[in-house]
Amino acid sequence: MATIRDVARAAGVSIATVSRVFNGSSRVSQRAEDRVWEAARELDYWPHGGARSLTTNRTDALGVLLPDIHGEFFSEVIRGIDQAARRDGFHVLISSSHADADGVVVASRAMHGRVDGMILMCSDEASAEASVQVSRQFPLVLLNPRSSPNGCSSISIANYEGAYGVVSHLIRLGHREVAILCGPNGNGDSDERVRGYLRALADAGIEPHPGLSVSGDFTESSGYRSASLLLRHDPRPTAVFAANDSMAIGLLSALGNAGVEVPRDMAVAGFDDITIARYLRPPLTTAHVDAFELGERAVRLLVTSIRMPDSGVVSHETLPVTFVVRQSCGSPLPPRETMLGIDSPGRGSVRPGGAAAIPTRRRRQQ
Amino acid sequence: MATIRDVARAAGVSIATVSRVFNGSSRVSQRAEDRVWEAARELDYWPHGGARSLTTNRTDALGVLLPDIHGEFFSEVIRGIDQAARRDGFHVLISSSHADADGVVVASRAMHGRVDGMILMCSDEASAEASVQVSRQFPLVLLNPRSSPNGCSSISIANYEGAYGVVSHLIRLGHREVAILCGPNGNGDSDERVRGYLRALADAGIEPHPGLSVSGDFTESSGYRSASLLLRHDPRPTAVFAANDSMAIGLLSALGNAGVEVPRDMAVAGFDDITIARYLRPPLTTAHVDAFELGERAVRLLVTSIRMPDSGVVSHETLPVTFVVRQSCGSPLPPRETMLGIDSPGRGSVRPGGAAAIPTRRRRQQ
DNA sequence: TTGTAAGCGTTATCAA
DNA sequence: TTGATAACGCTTACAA
Repeated sequence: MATIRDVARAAGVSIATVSRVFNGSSRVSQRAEDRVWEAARELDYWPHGGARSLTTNRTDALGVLLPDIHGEFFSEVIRGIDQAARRDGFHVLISSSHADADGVVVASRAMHGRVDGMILMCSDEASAEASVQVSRQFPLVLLNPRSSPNGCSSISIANYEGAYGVVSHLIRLGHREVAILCGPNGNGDSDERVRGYLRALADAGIEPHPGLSVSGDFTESSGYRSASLLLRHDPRPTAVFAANDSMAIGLLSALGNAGVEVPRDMAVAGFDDITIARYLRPPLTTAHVDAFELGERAVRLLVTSIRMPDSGVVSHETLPVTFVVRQSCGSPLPPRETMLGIDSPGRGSVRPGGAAAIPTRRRRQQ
Repeated sequence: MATIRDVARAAGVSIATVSRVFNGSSRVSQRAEDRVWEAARELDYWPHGGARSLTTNRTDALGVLLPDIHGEFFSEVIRGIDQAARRDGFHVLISSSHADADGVVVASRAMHGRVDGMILMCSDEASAEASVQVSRQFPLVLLNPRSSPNGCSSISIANYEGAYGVVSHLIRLGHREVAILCGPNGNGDSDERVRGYLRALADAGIEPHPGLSVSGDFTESSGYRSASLLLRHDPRPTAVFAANDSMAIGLLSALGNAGVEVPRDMAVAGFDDITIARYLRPPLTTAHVDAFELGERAVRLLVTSIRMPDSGVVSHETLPVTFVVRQSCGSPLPPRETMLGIDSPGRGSVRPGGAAAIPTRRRRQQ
């Protein structure tokens, strides 16, 4: 590939002029500019990003470190990150499947000099400390961190509030024996959703039954397997809150095979509102999480702290969750595709935990 | 952040020695090495990737350009790429949502000097020419290209063979009015699947009925919407081959709402075998595509052509597809989770263009 | 075994 | 408006 020197020679100007043309940094005579473009076109020249970043001290790239997650949520977060980054003129350097804190630190080191900042999604406790390390290297935004951290911005899902909303709904429908299908042990999202579940029970004066808390791992198959446990339990739960939609899907499948009809024999609710949730039979009542927006907002936070360094502003945002009533809980509502457009708050008025109030939004229906 | 000079000073050695220690490139006295590590640790030093790549002329990064695709397939391909890349010591620079050829060229230019090679997934015709451009910049691997290209390696899904297998199965079950739910217009995957469908019909002496070809766009909602068209058609199709699982899901949902029972009233088959396919009710018969492996193999091809440049070897691989019989087509088999383990070849021995021979499987009922 | 110094392809400073 | 030239942080001959 041609370098700036080749172009300068071909155009009969100095490399400084070529650089100016490509950066629009200062005035260049029309004649020189034309010749530079011409030469560049002919030589198929394009500035070498790596070399450029050495002098500018910017890489125009964002690093993204994700844990080993699958599926739609993952893909939507990345899409959100990618599109927002591109809009702001940044590349995205991605690295997933980081299980432990060590892996995170190693990966972040490897990105030194390649990115201007980093988005880190650490689902478990261990990585939290790693983030302290990382944040000394460059601006850092935590995605859905387990605990609110040290000197960096973060954005979290309103897990607690969402779960509280879903479970309260089940209770309002008359259910007392409400089971929960938990996510992986130690997973922050799962823990918060469990907390919301417990609080909703407590607020309704219902004693949580330990046997009604079944452990899963956010996969369909764990949801599938949980069915036998739930059905064997005495008293048999009349409703199940799955900590994510994937598990709810597995559960629905198993219940179907066992001849248990949903919602007649058992109500089922999920969390996330992945695309297919509305196409299940019955369509799944769940808490909608906008993964794309999660990624977008993380980028926005990061770009802000990159653009104004040592402004010292760290913000902790919460991505609200919207409650979506479909038919898997026996709600009286008719099925409708448009449901998702209706932003019924999954919390807000819902107590306690002091969630962000969702502005200008009425909810509807109970 | 500390630079190599800081470390050299602190350790009382030259920068060359520090470099040697970090690269293990040539012998360094134990004493010097210890002092370098010590100093590096103290200063929290790590080599600047960008600067390093300027001299080594390697970036240790792979670029990935994807079209605007969603969902699980997307995420699995990326996971496969990411993991394989990391295993080979490469970073992954990703950029998605590239609709047109221009976008591809621009994005690839922006990656100049940041990556050692690129994986390009171009679903439509337009991008094919762009790949010619790109391949002059650095080694290029095409992911699932529409047409076999010029000087670069590629890996494709056995779309034609998979579709042939699925549709042949439907025909063997006794169906004559087999509809197809197509993907987006001009999409290579879709076109190949349609071709397999048509060929299977032709081989069975069935005249394809234009009204039984419904256009969709690979989304659940397009599958959902297609139902009314299909049900209205006279004669009503007894089987539908959806060109991907997402559309099949939408279709199943709509059929359920319309009171059409699957497979009794209508057989439905999909393509891709996304995770939830087996958890649908009824579980979906489909062609399994290993998206993760697709990504992995693309990386392997790319790394090969990076490591041995001008070896001139370009290989065109095909990722086989395996046919998975579940219950949505009225197969006699009992449901089983293990189904996927049975690797029935998606092509190879199978005729012509090779439909999957389904070993040890009787059919029953149409 | 070590250090000096010449790049790598840019941008930025400073004179001209 | 231009062109030399000194960085940027590193690797790698080449010499010592």
